[in-house]
Amino acid sequence: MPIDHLSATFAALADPTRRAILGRLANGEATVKELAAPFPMSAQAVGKHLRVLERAGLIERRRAAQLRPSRLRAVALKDAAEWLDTYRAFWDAGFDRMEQRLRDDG
Amino acid sequence: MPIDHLSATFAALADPTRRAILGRLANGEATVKELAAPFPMSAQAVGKHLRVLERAGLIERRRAAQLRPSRLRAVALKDAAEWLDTYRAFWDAGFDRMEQRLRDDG
DNA sequence: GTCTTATCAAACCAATTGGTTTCATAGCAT
DNA sequence: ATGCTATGAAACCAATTGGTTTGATAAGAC
Repeated sequence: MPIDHLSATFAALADPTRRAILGRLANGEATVKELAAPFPMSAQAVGKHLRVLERAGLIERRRAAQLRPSRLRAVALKDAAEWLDTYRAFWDAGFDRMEQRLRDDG
Repeated sequence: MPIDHLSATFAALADPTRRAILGRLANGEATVKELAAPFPMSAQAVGKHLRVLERAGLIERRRAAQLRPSRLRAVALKDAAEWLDTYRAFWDAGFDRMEQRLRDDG
C-alpha cells in the first residue's frame, strides 16, 4: 500500500467503478445502496470501493440512521491535478521533451 | 488489468518510482540503466516499470545499439488531466457538490 | 574471437486488489 | 417485540503487482 498521498489518489482513480462513483457524487450525497445500483456487483463490493476512496480523502461519510451517505471531497484531487499540470506545457505545445522546448525557445 | 485507457494511465501514475521516472524523462531520453541509478532496486525492476509506462502510452522506446532509450510521451497525460479538470470547478470555488454550486449560482 | 555491458524474459514470491459469500449489527417499520 | 433494510466485517479466492534471481541475447570493446 502506498503511503504517499499522491500515489493513494492516483490508485483510487485507477478504477472505472470508483471514477463513476465520484461522478455520481458530484450530484450530491448518496448511500451505498444508491451508489451500487448501476453496477453489476454487490453492495459490499461498492462498500470496499468507498473505503478506498475514503482513505484517499476523496469522499467523506456520515451517519444518518442506518444509512451511510458519502459525499465528494473534490479538494483531494487538487494535488493530482497540479502534478499533471507540470506536464501540461509539454503536450500543449506539442513537445514531449523539455530539451526540445528549451531549444526552440532559445 | 484495466482495459480502458484512463485506468491504465492513472494506475501507471500511482507509483512514486514511475512518477520519478517520468520526471527524469522530462529532461530528455534516458536508458534503463540511467533511469535505474537513483533507485534502490535492480535495473530489471525498473525495466518492468518502463513496460507499465509503455503500455499506458506514457513513454516510447527505441533501439540504439544495445541500449533502449525511453522518452516521454506527455500527450498521453492529456485525458487524465481533462478528467480531473471536470472537477476543478468544485474545489476552486470551495464547493464539493455540484448542487451547492448550482444553488449559489441561481 | 572473447569479454563485458545493457537489456529482456522467465520463474518465483509475498502482498495487494477486486470480487464473492456469510454473518453481525444498527435502526426503521409494523 | 419482530422483522426487514442498510451496512460493515471477515473469510475466502483468483488475478495482479512489485520486487527478486537466474539465464539468454545482442552489440560494442579489446
